[in-house]
Amino acid sequence: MTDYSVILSYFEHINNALLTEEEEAEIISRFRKNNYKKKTFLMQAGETDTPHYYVEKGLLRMYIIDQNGKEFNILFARERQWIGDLGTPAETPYFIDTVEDSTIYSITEDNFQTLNRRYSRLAGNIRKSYIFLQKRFVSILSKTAEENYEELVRDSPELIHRLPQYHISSYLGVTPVFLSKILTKKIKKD
Amino acid sequence: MTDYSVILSYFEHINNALLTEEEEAEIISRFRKNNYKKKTFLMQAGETDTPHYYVEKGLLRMYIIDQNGKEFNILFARERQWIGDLGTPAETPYFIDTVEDSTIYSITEDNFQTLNRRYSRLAGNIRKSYIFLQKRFVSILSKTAEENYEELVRDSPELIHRLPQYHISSYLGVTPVFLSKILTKKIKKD
DNA sequence: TTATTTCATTAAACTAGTTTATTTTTTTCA
DNA sequence: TGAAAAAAATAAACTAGTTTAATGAAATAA
Repeated sequence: MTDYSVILSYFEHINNALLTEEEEAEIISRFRKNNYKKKTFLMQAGETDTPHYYVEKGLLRMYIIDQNGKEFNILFARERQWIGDLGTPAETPYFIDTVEDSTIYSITEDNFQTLNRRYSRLAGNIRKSYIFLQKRFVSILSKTAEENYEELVRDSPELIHRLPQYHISSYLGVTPVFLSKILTKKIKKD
Repeated sequence: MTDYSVILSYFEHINNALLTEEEEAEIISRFRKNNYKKKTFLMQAGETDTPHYYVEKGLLRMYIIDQNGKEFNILFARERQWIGDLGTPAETPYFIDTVEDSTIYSITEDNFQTLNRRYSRLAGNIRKSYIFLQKRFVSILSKTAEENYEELVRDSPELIHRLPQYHISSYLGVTPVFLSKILTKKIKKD
């Protein structure tokens, strides 16, 4: 039998109280849980009615592919984080795939809205996402790639170790070649 | 007596129904309405517990000032649009001021949350803001300044006429000098 | 274990965008 | 209206970041 304890403890957390058995059953019924191998697609540009994802274990990335075929990483999600296209159910321009072997809960927009009515603090995570993205946007706009790399090391050191370098460069908005330059320069400094 | 019809009609819109007299009275009691001259500060970095703003008339901009004293425009708000730091009540890193003479409704975070419980579609605007910011982020990351300028002309032609050129360049993440180059190049093309 | 593929480094030529300074045009306001 | 201030244009030297290509190092799989 599938173990839903991780998602249930998330809802207990936002509910600020223990859940009844019925509440637990309802939550479980609205989520699906799956295991994915590394580099598996969960979502692809062009799909409609895409779900929201919550990570129990592993690491996901959301990205676009531009006119020239170049990938840009928008967002990563690790343990206990949400990811998905908030534009759902409209056609999505984003891809999501696994960077590591992962255990993922998914929930449709309809089910998400239903739970949102009962657990209103669920919407707080959208506001938090907005604040996070705005910070990131300001950084990319106003700082050099080197400063942005240092900020990432400071704020999310574990990501640095779990991601290949070319995913980090794409997240910072520069080429792998340029990130490599930054890194060798930093090593020489020390 | 102050005319609150614009904010009331916004709530009627998200409520999908006419408002009772009591509902109208409650909404009015939670907002303040003010007129501001061009180039007036509404909000400054360092302030806490900053309000949300809704524009009846005029044009606002939200921006940061970086370590080097350079301004970066994050967002504009024109008629019938919201603007504010969603990180409130925490200390804000942003400035908001008027670009034109403006008529503005403001509401505290507490009052916003209260109305949010009764008018749950109010939160939908945060989600919309997120989607808008994400699109903008992707554009800045993956496109050239020239492409971003053309996108702005296409999506918000009226902004081009209401904003001085140096505010547009700051919104696109480039210097006024470079935007000027882009524009003269475009004129020569035609 | 070795062969193959994927990833990171280095180098060199290039380009998008910056900086600083000067001039011209437009706006403001007394 | 005319003087002063603010905004836009132009030019030239510069720099952050790209592109392409070649080489070396790790990871993966057979």
